[in-house]
Amino acid sequence: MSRKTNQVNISCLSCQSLQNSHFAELNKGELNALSSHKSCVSYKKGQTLFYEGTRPMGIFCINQGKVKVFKMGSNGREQILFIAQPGDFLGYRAMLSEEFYGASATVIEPAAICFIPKSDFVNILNNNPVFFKKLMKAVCHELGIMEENLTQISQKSVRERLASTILMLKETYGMEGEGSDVIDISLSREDLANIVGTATETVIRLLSEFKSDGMIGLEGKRIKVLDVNSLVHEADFYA
Amino acid sequence: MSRKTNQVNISCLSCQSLQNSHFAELNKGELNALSSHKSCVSYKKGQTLFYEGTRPMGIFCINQGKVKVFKMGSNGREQILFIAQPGDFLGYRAMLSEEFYGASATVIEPAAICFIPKSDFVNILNNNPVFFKKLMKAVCHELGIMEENLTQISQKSVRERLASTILMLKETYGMEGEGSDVIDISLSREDLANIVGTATETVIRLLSEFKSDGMIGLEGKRIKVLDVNSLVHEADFYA
DNA sequence: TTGAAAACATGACATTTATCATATTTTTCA
DNA sequence: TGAAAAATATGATAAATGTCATGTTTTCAA
Repeated sequence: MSRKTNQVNISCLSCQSLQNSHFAELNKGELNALSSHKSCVSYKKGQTLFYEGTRPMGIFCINQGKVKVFKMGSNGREQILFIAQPGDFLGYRAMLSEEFYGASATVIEPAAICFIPKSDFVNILNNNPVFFKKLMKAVCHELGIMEENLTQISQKSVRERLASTILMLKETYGMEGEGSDVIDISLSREDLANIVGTATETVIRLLSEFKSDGMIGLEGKRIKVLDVNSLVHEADFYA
Repeated sequence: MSRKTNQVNISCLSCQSLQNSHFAELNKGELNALSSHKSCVSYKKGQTLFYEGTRPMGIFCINQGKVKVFKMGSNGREQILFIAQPGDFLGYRAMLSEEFYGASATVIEPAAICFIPKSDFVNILNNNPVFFKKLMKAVCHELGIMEENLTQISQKSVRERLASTILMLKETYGMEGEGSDVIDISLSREDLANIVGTATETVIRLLSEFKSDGMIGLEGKRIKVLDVNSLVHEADFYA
C-alpha cells in the first residue's frame, strides 16, 4: 500500500524543461515514443546517477534540479567539469564514444531525472538526422568550451579563475529581474573549489577578500555579485 | 616557367595516410569526389593553417608532417591542445559547431596538408551516415580526452604532468622497433612547456632532473626514454 | 663561414597556493 | 531539541613554481 517509491510520472510532451532541451527538436510522435520508454525518478541531494568507470546504459535527462559532473583525481579531490540543469542531457558522451563513463554525476540540488535506455536514444538518432546534427553541433560546442576551460586553468591564477567562475555562475544561475545579482545555486565552498580547481581553504580566503573589496556579498552559502566590473577586471588580469 | 608553387598533387585514393584517417571509411567514389575538390599544399615549419577567431571555410587533412593546435592566453603563452599527425583532421570542430576557430594551428614539422571546402565535407556527412557516426564517435572520444587533460592540469603537479607528457609522447611518436625509446618529434622546450602548461624554464629544469635521475636521456632536442617505470611512478604520485 | 638571433640552461628570488592545525558556525538527524 | 557531524573560517608554514637576470649553445641565413 504505502510502497515507498521515488518514481515520478512526467510526460515529455508536457515537460516544463523541454524547451531547454535538445529534445525540443523532436516531433510529437517521437516525444510520445520517448515518454513510453523512459523512466523518471526523483533524487535527493548527494545521490549519484552514475560512476566513473562504469558502462553507460542510456542517457539521463534532467527535469528538475542540478547535477555536478566530476572526475575524481588521485589526490581524492574532485574536478567538476560541468553542472547540469533542467533540460540538459547527461551521459551521452561516453555512450556515443562507446566508452566507460569518464566522470561521475551526483545530485547537488533535489532533482527529478528521466532515464532513456540506450536503444531508444540510438533509435532516435538513427531516424532523425536533424536531431543527430543538432547533437553533433552541441558536442562540438562543448568540446570548444572544454578547450577554453583547459586553457584558463592552465594559464590563469586561482584568483582570476575564481572571479571568472563567479561571473559565469551569475550568468548561468543568476535569478531573473529583482535579485538577479544573487547566484541561485546551492554550492558548497568545496564544490566551488572543485570547479575552480583549487583547495577549499583558498576559495574561502579569496571569497573573504572579494567581500572586503566590496565585489561580492556573502549571505551564508549564497554569493551576491555587487560589482561586476571589478570582478571582470580581476578575472582578466591580476598583477 | 619557374613559377614557385607549393601546390602538391596527392590523390586521396593513393594517400599513404588514408588508413590513419576517418576518410578510410569512405568508398572509392567518395574518395574520388573528395580528391577532385580538395587542394593540397606543402608548408614549412612555422607556417600557420588558421588563426583563432577566424571563420572556418573547410577542413584540413594532414598528409605529412605535424601541426600544433593551440590557444593563445592573455599572458601571451600558448596552450597546446593537440598535436596533429598524418591522417588527422583539423578545424572540423569549429566548423560543425558553426563558430569561429577557438584555436590556431601552426606547422611544427614540414608538412603536406589538404584542404577540403566546407560544402564538400558537409556533403559527405549528409550522404554517408556511417561516416557521420564515426565522426560523432571521434568527437565524443576527443571530448573525453579533453576532460581528462583538464583534470590532470588541475590536479597534478608540473613534475607529474611532465613525466606523464613524456610517456604520452613516447607512445604517440616513439619510433618503431630499434630506438623505440627515442621520441621522434621536433618539439622545442617552449612547445613542451606549452603542452604541460608551465614555464619554459621549469620544463628545462625538470628535464635536467629527470636526466640526472637516469629516467631520460637528452640528445639535443631529442628526448630518449630510459626508465619507463620510474617515469610512470613520477607521473602518478610525487611527494 | 660567420654573425645574429633564437633556443637552451642555470641561478636568485618572489609569490602563489597547498597543507596542516585549530576554532567557530551551521546543518543534520535521531 | 540536542548532540554529532559537516561546513566554514582563519592562521602559520612550507613547497612548488613563476619571473627576472644572465650566460652558453645551437640554429639559421646572409
